[in-house]
Amino acid sequence: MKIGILAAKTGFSIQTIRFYERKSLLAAPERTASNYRSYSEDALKQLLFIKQCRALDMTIEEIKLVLETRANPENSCENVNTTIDKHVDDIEHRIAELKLLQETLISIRSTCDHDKKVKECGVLHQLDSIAEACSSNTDNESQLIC
Amino acid sequence: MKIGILAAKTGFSIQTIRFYERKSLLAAPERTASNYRSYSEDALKQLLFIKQCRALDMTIEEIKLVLETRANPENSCENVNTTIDKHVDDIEHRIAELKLLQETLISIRSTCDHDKKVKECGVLHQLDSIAEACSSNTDNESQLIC
DNA sequence: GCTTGACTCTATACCAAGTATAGAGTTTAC
DNA sequence: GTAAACTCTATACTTGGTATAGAGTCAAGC
Ligand SMILES: [Zn+2]
Ligand SMILES: [Zn+2]
Ligand SMILES: [Zn+2]
Ligand SMILES: [Zn+2]
Repeated sequence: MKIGILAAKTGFSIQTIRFYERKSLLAAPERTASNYRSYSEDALKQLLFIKQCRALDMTIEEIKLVLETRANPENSCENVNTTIDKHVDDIEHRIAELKLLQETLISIRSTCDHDKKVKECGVLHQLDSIAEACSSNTDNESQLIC
Repeated sequence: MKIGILAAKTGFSIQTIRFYERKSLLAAPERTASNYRSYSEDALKQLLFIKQCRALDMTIEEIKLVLETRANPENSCENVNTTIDKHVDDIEHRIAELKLLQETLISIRSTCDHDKKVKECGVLHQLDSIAEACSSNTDNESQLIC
């Protein structure tokens, strides 16, 4: 199977498939006499597996770990579970962060209605004054929104 | 004020401040006779404003838009509001995505307990079979988890 | 046999939002 | 006068790809 077919079957772009090869996520395939990549059915299956993992927002390193473990059917799947657990944690963490941001943003946004001038804009005043308050805290290097 | 002081006062690294200058987020400051950057109080205030925006996860382009509007006190703040609204939307969108992923992940994770072999691992089977089911859908190029 | 179009190859540069060097010059303290 | 601390520019690296350029290959039609 040439790379274009594989791309069509997986939905990855040709460049992405070559990129995964460079990143050692996909083994370098056989080559034809004219140096074209020639893929097996296994490569297709592996790419679909990778696609599924990417759809779950796993990083390439996370996927690599899982693939390494998966390679031998006799391995313990402990590493897989650990990776997934950590990833669930990653996402939970990010959701919590974003929710906090969202609250702050909406609260700031509520201080301005419509078509005011910059000097009267509540949003801009908020952004300024939070920053100022934080800076006078002398406890800088913190993340602000203090 | 030299760049090191500004970095200490804002919590940005020196490289980040120079990076913002390259990105036109911060105007190029005066230089001393020995070519050192020399910053005004205004630059400090602007950087704190930027820090606040970054803490809200706004992109550099979003911040640039806001700064441009903010530059003239007589401008209408409409653009600011539009930018914030769009950004609130950005975050809402991302939260929704992550929540969905989280559900799927937890459901997949629940199919394996502890220390099984790879060939019996529910998690790996799930990842495989979802991919397979999707691939036989011939409706590829979709995001899987179908 | 030859051209045209579709395909593939490598290498390189680009995106966000920084971080991390190297190698040179400058200022400050003792 | 020397050493430490600071700053300068330029360049490379990160993640997960995307987008070229320029060259080679393959199949179809005439
Ligand atoms: Zn993760
Ligand atoms: Zn406003
Ligand atoms: Zn945004
Ligand atoms: Zn398992």
